[in-house]
Amino acid sequence: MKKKASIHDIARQLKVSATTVSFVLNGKAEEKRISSDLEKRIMKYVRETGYQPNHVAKSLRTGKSKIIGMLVEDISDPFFSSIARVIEGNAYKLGYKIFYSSTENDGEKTRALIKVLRERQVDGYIIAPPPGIEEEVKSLMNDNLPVILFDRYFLSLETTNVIVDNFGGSHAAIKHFLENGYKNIAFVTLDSSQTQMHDRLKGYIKAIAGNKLKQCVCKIPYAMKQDKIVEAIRLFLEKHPEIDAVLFGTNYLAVSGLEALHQLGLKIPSDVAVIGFDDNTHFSLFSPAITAVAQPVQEISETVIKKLIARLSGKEKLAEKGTIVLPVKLIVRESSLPRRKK
Amino acid sequence: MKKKASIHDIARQLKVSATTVSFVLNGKAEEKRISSDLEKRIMKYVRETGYQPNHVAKSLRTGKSKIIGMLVEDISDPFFSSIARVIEGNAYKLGYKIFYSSTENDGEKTRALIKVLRERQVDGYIIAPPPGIEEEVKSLMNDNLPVILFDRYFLSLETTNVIVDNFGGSHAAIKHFLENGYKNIAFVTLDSSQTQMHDRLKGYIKAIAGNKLKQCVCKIPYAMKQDKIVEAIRLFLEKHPEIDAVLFGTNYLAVSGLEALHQLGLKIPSDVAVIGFDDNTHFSLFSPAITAVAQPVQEISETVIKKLIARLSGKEKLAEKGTIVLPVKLIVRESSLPRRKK
DNA sequence: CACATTTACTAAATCGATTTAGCACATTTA
DNA sequence: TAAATGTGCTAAATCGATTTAGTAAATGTG
Repeated sequence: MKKKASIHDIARQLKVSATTVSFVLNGKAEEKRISSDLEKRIMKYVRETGYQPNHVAKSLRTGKSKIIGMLVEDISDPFFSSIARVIEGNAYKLGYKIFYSSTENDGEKTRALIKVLRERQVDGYIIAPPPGIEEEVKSLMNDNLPVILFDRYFLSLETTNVIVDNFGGSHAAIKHFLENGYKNIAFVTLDSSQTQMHDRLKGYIKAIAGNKLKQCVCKIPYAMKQDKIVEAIRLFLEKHPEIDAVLFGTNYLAVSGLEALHQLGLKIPSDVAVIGFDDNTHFSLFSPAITAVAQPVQEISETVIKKLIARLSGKEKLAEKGTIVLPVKLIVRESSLPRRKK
Repeated sequence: MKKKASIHDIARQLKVSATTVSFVLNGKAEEKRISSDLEKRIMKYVRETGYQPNHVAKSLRTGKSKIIGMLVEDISDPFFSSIARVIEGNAYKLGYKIFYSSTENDGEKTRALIKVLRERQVDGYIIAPPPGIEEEVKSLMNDNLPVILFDRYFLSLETTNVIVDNFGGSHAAIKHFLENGYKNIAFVTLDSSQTQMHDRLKGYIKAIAGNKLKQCVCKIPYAMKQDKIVEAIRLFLEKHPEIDAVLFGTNYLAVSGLEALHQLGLKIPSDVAVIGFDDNTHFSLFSPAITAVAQPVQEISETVIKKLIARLSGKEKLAEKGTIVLPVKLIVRESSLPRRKK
C-alpha cells in the first residue's frame, strides 16, 4: 500500500513550488500569472500520474466540503427516497454530493446527525425535521449555514420551506368523496402536530364542517409497528360501522388500512371507499386501484435543490426565506368511485 | 457568526497545552498520566463551552473518517433502501456513519462516486457493483481498504461478498410452478451478465431442462424506462400465447409485468400464474396476492455490516474473504396457486 | 546523597491542501 | 538613468486536530 502523492510530491518532482501547482490545479494559472508553458507541464504531469488532491485537507483549509447533508424521516419510504434520488442527481451535476440519513422522526437521533454533519463541515442542509429540533435549526441559521426544510416546517422559525398544499389535498379528497355520494367519511391520520399532518387534518375538518357532516378521526400514535397499526385501524373501523369512506393521512397508513379492510372482509369501494394521501407506484396495480393525493416529487426536489444552490452561490434574490407551497393532484382511481347499490 | 473554538482556544483558556486537552478528549488521560484533577477541569470546561472537535482536521491527521461509503443501484428501490436503512442503524451504534449514493448501475457514475469516497477518506466500502468496475474495486483492495460487495460480485476478484441463493431461488420458484400444474413457464429477466441475474437464469434453466420442458426467456435491456418495459413484456406475452406461468427476475420487472398482464386482460393465476424474484411490502396486498422469492433483507444487512466491522477492527479471523450465500424463501401467495379448470 | 525512575505535562512536527505577502528580474516610463 | 510597473514564481503561515519526543520536578533506591 503505497501512500498517495501530495501536492508537495508533485511540486518536488517538477521542481516548482506547491503554490504554483495549487494555482494551476485550481484554474488560477492565468490570474496568478503562471506561464502557460509551466501550466501545461504541470497539467500533463498531474494527468499522467493520476494525482488526486486530498479533499479532507482542502476542506480543512477552505472550510467548504461540497457536500450537502440531507435528513429525511425514513430513506426506505418511497416518498423520501424518490426525492432523495432526484436531489442527489441534480446536486451531482452541480458538483455537490449528498450525504443522507434517516431521522426516524426522532429528535435525539436527528440532533446527533446534525452534529455529525456540522463536524464534517457540510455546506448546506436539507431537512424534513422531526418535532423538537427548533433549537438546532435555529443554531444552524445563526451560524449562517444554508438550511432548507421540506415536507414540514416550524411555524416558530423563519426558514426556507418547501411543502405541498396539504390542506387543499385533503380538502379535495373529501370533496371528491362527497361528489361520489359518500357521507360518513373518516380520516385516519397520525397523532402528530407536525405541520403537514396538521394541515391535512384541517383540510378534512373544513370540508366536513362545511357540509355539516360528522367528523370521525382516528389518530395513530407515532412509531407504532405496522401490525399494531393494522389492528388499531381495524378496531376503529369496527367501532364505527357507519363509515363509508376513509382518507388515509400517509402512504403507510393507507397500506395498513387496506390490510385492515381486507381482514374485515370489507369490499372497496362498495363497503368502504378509500383515498390515500401521498401516491405510491403500486397503488395503480392494486385491485381496485387506489385513488390518491399525489405529491409532486419531481417539483419538490427541484425546488429544494434550486433554493439551496441559490443560497450556496450567494444569489440572495432567489434565496429569500419563506414557504413555497406546491400543488398536489388528486389521482382518481377505482377505490373512490361511486358505490354500486347493495 | 462567531467562529468555532479550536482545541488551542480551549488550551489557552485553561492555561494548559493543546496536547493535554487532546489526550483528555481522547480518553487517554490515564495512559498519558494526566492528573485526574486536571482531567476533570478540562472535561468540565469542554462540557460547559460545548466545544466540538473539528473532525475534518481529525481525519486529515489520522487518515480515518468513521464514515462508511455505501453504493447501491438505486436508493429508491425498496430492496436497497431497506438494506441501507438497517446497515445505517447498525453502523450508527458502532460509531460509524453511512454515506450512501445510487450508482444507477452506471460504471462511469460509480467510478466518480468511488473517487469522491476515497477523497473523503471513508474507512470502508459497501458496494452493489455495476458491471465494469473491477479495476476500481481491485484498486481499493490493493490499497488495503475494506470492501464488501453485496447482491452481486465479480467472479474475477477475490472479494468478500454477501449474496443470496439466486440459483436456488429461481429453481424453487419453477419447481413450485410445476407442482401446481404449470408447464409453459417463462422467465422475464434483465439482459445482464451480472452474477445475481446470471444465477437466477441458471436456476430457471436447470429446473426447466431437468423436467424436459421448453425454455422461454425474455431479456429486457438495462435502463429501459418503465413504460417501455411494460410494452416489451406485453409483446413477449402476445408472441407466446402458450405461456401459463411467468417468473419475473426482479421486483420492478414483476411490477411492470403485472401491468402488462392487466393490459392484456389476462387473469392471474387462471390465465397466467406469476412469481416475482424479490418480495415487496405490497405484494401481499395485490389481488391476487403475489407469490415471491423473498430475500432476507435483515440478514443480508447484518452480515454485510458484521463483515465490514470485522475488517475495520482488524478481526482477521472473521474478516476472511469469500462469498457468503444466504438462503431465500419462497412466499407462496395466490398468484401461483393451481389454476381452476377453465 | 547521588542516581534512577516516575509523574505530569508540553513544544513542535505533522497531515495536505490554500493563500498572503513578497522576491527577483525584466521592461516601461519620465 | 532612476523610478515605476509588470512578470513569473515561491516561502511561509494557516486550517485544527494528533502524536512523538521530550523536559522539569517529585519521588524512590541503595
